Amino acid sequence: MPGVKHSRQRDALLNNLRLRYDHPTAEELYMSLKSEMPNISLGTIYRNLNLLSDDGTILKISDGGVDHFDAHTHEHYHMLCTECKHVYDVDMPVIEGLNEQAQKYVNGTVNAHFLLFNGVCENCQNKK
Amino acid sequence: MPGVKHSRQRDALLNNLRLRYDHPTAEELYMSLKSEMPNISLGTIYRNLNLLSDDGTILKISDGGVDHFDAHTHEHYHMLCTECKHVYDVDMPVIEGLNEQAQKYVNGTVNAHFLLFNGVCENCQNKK
DNA sequence: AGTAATAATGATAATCATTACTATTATTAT
DNA sequence: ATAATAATAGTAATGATTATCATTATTACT
Repeated sequence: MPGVKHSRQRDALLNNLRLRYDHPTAEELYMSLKSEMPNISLGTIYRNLNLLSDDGTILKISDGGVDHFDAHTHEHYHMLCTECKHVYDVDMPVIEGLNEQAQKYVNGTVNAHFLLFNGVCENCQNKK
Repeated sequence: MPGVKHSRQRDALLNNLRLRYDHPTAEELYMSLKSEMPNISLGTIYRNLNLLSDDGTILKISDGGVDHFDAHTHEHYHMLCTECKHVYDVDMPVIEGLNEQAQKYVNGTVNAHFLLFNGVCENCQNKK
């Protein structure tokens, strides 16, 4: 790829993200990577998260608060706990043909869809 | 309602939002309201948008960029144009029983879902 | 109606996630 | 090796949103 160079930092970021299932924020990834790379910069995290999510290597989850990231890019859905703001996977079957269905109701082109459930997670329920 | 008082500003905000279908941002509502209420403050807009969306009177649409608002609270979906960042209604039938379906795959309680399509709107397509 | 209680406002400062800038360092091509 | 240039660390800037606080508006009570 012309104009793109390897970097240890980007490799470490992607590796770290691929090993986890907790949809971390940029800040959380920064904390985690600092143990193996004490000099890594938060700007580097953001720059690479944007690179990787722009080319589809990872997923950016936006729910109105802080962005979360996911390296598991098979199509799947998420739930945001409105109490603790954690993001969970919802491993239900994907809805087939949904983009095509929406296409009928839209002037323009539908390319993707994002389905986010809101709720309260088990942990937060037990706290009451 | 104890602890809540009427305000001309909140009425004007809700009125304004109910008359439009363009999913304005806080800033856009501010601009629009300033013509009838030149002294209204941006903080007042935000404070009331939060009040109204917290109690379900209006809808907050978060797509990772600036928040958009919608006073038409019947359940429906949206499309974000990834070029111009405008939000459009997608008036397709709502997916019945989706929360209940997701519930089976989640520890905790599912309360709602938000479905956001991404695409390119007619306007932006014609610009190429 | 008049007054007390208090919620809401306008103006402005503060916060916080994210992006931009810049001199230096690391990676790749020649 | 060396030159070219992409990426980094560190830090400053941005921009949306929230907090603060003295003043004003709304409601409750006599």
